[in-house]
Amino acid sequence: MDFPPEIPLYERIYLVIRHVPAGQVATYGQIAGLVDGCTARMVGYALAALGPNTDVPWQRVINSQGKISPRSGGIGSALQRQILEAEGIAFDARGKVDLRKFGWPGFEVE
DNA sequence: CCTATGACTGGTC
DNA sequence: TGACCAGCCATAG
Repeated sequence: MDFPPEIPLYERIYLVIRHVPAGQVATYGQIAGLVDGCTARMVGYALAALGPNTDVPWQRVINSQGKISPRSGGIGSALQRQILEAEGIAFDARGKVDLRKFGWPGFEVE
């Protein structure tokens, strides 16, 4: 990914997440791998810094286990699941997403 | 400038 | 399968 150096790392992460199409989910590690000089934790922290009214599809970002990350606080994860289901994402009995089917293949262009 | 703090990950037990 | 531990680094105060 080649982003302008003037924009903060968080912004780059947000941009990548905005590139995730509806009906697909990406893992923190996946996002981190697309943003140069970014780690999975950075992605998590970046999302944690998001406000209530944002245009970033944060709900499409889940952990490597295909599960929704339990945020600090409580509710939100439930809402996240609802949004994903509304987009066509299927959850198994354990509440996990099949990354083999709904996993974001990533960017075609690097 | 320094400290505290987090939506994670991978490897062990 | 599930719990625990230690790296990881940008942002806010």
